[in-house]
Amino acid sequence: MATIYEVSKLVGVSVATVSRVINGSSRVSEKTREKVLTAMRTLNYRPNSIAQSLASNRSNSVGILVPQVHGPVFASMLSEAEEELRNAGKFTIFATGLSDEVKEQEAIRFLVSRNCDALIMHVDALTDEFIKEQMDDALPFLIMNRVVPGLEDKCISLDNERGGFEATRTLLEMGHRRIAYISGPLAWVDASARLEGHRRALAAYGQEFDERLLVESNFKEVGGSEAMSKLLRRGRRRPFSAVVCANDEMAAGAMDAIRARGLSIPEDISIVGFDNAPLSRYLYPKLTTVNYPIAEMGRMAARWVLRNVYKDSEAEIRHVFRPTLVPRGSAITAEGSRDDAPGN
Amino acid sequence: MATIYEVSKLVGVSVATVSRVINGSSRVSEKTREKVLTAMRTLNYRPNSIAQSLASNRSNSVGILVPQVHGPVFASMLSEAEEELRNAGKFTIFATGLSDEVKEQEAIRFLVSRNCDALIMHVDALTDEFIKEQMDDALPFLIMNRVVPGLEDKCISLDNERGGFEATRTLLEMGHRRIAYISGPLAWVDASARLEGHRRALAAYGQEFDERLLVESNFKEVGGSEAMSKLLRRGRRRPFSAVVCANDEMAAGAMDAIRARGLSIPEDISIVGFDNAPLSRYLYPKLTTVNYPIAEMGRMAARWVLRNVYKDSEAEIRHVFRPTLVPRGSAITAEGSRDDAPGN
DNA sequence: CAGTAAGATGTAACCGCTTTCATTTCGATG
DNA sequence: CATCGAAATGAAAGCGGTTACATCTTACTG
Repeated sequence: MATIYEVSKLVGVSVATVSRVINGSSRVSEKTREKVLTAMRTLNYRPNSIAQSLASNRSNSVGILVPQVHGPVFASMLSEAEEELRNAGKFTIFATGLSDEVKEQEAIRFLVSRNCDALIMHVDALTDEFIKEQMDDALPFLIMNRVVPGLEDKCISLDNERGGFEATRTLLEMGHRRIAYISGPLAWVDASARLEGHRRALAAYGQEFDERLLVESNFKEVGGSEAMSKLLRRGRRRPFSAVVCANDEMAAGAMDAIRARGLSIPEDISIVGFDNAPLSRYLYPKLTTVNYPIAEMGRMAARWVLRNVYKDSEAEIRHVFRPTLVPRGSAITAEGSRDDAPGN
Repeated sequence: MATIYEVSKLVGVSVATVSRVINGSSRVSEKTREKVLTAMRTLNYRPNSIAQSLASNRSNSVGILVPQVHGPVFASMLSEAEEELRNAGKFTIFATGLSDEVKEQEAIRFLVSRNCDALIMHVDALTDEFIKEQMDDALPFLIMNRVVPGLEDKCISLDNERGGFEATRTLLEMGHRRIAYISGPLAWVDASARLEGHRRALAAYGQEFDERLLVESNFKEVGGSEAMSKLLRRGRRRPFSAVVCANDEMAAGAMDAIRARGLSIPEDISIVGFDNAPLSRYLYPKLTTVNYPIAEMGRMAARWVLRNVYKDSEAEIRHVFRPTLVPRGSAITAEGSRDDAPGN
């Protein structure tokens, strides 16, 4: 690979001048610029970005830490962010943290040791304290899908409470009154916020929240299935005509359980999910769910970095995103449903 | 961040010695090694990997190029490879090529400019010629899911022909005789190899291949749906009792189309997919499909790099992976099905 | 046309580490 | 105790850029 020296020699200027045309950092006469560009082309020269990084103390790379890559949520976030960054000439280095505290810390250290200019982190296991204390000095960072008190301007998140509200409100507007809720682990902020929204919606429509219609589960398919079985077993007469699941995976499991019981969706039970994951379109019937604009959020994260770290963008940064309902086939009006039909 | 100089000063040795203990590259007396390690700890020193890269002409990072991140296939590949590499202390930089020739070339240049030590590429749009001519000298690289003639030892792929064979064989063993086939774009090697396997299976069971039972589609859900509609329209009496789809997404679409016609799965039509994508488990009924061991393949790619580039592994490299059938609910024996019932 | 400031270019130090080669240390040997 | 070779260590030259500062050109100005 050609170096900057060879270019400078070929043109007959100093390396500094070549460097200047590479970076546009300072004025170079049009004539020499042209000559340099030509030389670069004929030598097929490409700056060694490692050397650039070392000299400029800028790696031009941003680290992204996600719990895992599979899972539609992370994949979209990752790819959108990467594209935005690459368009700006930045590299994306990624690592997975597996929702494990030690691994997340390790991954951070790993990315830091690569001199990332910034970190975009989706961390589940790290405590607020760790983030506030350990991270603050190291390098610019952004937290995804989470609000760390005191660090709001470094967080990009979804208004989960509103999402929960919307999900339940939709069912209420459809005439449903007894609405079950399958929650994620309530220790997680997003899960509890979604439930909070659910409760607010019930209250807004004058419905009392019924503890017996709530099951706390684990955001997983099997968990959703078990939760639904539990709900269906709680009494001969099914005391609800609709259910909200705090994510689509659990909704998928719940649908299995409902069918296993001989009931149909949506005639016997309407169901609303959360996330609008790809799988929601493959379920049968297609799942009515709450859209999680994760792609946009990934893009926004990239813009935040571009703007705040590289001063490369004027983009307005939005920190809290708004979930919206995606109506599909799994929820219908209460009139159209066979409410209170005996369970299997 | 502390530098190697501060460490060397603190211990009272030269930077060369510190470097030696960092890399274990040459002998250092046990006593000094201990002292150096202690000093590194007290200064919380971490080698600047950028500087290491520049000096050693090794970036310790490998580039991975995938068409896109979403899509279960790429996500799994990516994350498995990343994990394997990270465990070996290597960084993973990724970029997406979007199955576009220009973008793929750009992405390669992008990764090369970052001095990746190796490239793992899943490229759709690049021609064999480009790969053979342009890439060969640049840096070590590995091609995923594709066999470039003459470069077999740099390719990791699935035995698609065998997969197609297995899918069809399964249905044949179940007693099906008239088996439709919805293919991917036959210009793509994997699509045509799968079809080839299908034909071989038919031949092996003494069945004639019927051109009218083949539709070429595009690997997408909507395409699968359209293809199935077309097949169902080809005559009053449905001339097939089962269908093989060259990937799961098309199978999902096909299932929709079958149901739209008022037929049921698997009673009226058995269906087998290909890939074992996550969605296949969410379909109803759950899809019988051919497993694509993509995670393993990603891991293997990482091992190839570790072994061939970093001389860091003794792992045996497998270049061609074997697909296996995953029986689920969407295919049943022909006896149990209502073969040749009139279409809707 | 001398004077001057802005513009263009060059010089060289430096970024933090690796690595070659030279030098020193050390234990074993005769 | 001098000798010798192996082991341990150090000195210094890069790796390929960036950038502060110095210097040289210009184009104006009066």
